[in-house]
Amino acid sequence: MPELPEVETTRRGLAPYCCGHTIRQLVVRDSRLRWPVPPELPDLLQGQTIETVARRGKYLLLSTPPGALLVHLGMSGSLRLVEKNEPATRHDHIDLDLTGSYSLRYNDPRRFGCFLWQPTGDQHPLLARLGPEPLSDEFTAALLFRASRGRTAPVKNFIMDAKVVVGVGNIYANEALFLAGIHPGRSAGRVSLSRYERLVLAIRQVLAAAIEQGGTTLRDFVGGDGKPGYFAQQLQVYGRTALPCKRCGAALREMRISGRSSVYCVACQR
DNA sequence: CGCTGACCCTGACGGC
DNA sequence: TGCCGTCAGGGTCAGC
Repeated sequence: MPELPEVETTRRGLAPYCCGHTIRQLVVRDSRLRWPVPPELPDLLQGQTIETVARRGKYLLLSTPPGALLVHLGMSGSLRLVEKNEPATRHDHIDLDLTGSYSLRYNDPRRFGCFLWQPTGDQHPLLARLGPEPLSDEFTAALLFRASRGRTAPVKNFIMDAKVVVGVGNIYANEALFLAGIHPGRSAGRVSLSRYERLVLAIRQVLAAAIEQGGTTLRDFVGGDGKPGYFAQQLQVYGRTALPCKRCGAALREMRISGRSSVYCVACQR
């Protein structure tokens, strides 16, 4: 479900209800996530006050004085605010009971997400080697160009590599490559600097627009405030295999690149 | 070091 | 109606 815009939408929805609130209790109903929820996590969080809700790539960081709760939503996870009396249903694995009338509820059918602890002053290993944020000034064409020289893997894999740049998942990789006119299967090392300039702009544009729209709703994504995202209506290629290209009318094609579906226009993307 | 594919898990959907 | 194969927005890891 969540790529960077969905995680950012969740962050914005939750932050006002979390910041300044104290954690009464962490209720773990099922600890079997991507990595097991640390048994000591409830004790570490109990009684702590959430100071900020930040995002790094697709990770959410709920910071308290002794450390931060590190949350990843995986493929199917969601975090939403619920009233205390709302009964837990299927796949509601974790509740973060806050002071006041709300709890944060984590639901994740596939359990690819994680709840981990990062002590203040330490950097969790999962965050150690991440590339720049795509909406920051550090994300430049020069960086992509330099990092891609000699790389033979498809450019689509390259921009989806979190060590290169964080937050670009399958949907937005497809969309950005279409906007930039670059074929997803082209070797990263054979993309010119000027085309990386276009790609950087395209990635920024598509992510910013998706955040603006509250994310992309596919299946049942809802942001922290329970509202759906509307970006799906603006998708140019993702999910449109065999439909006409919105730019030239040719039928969009699909290929699998490292197991992920890639949709592109053979006329507009080279 | 770079690259590919297997794997983690549940649910939805299409074909028979 | 049910069964089976395929696919899904994430990421790590082993093996070449």
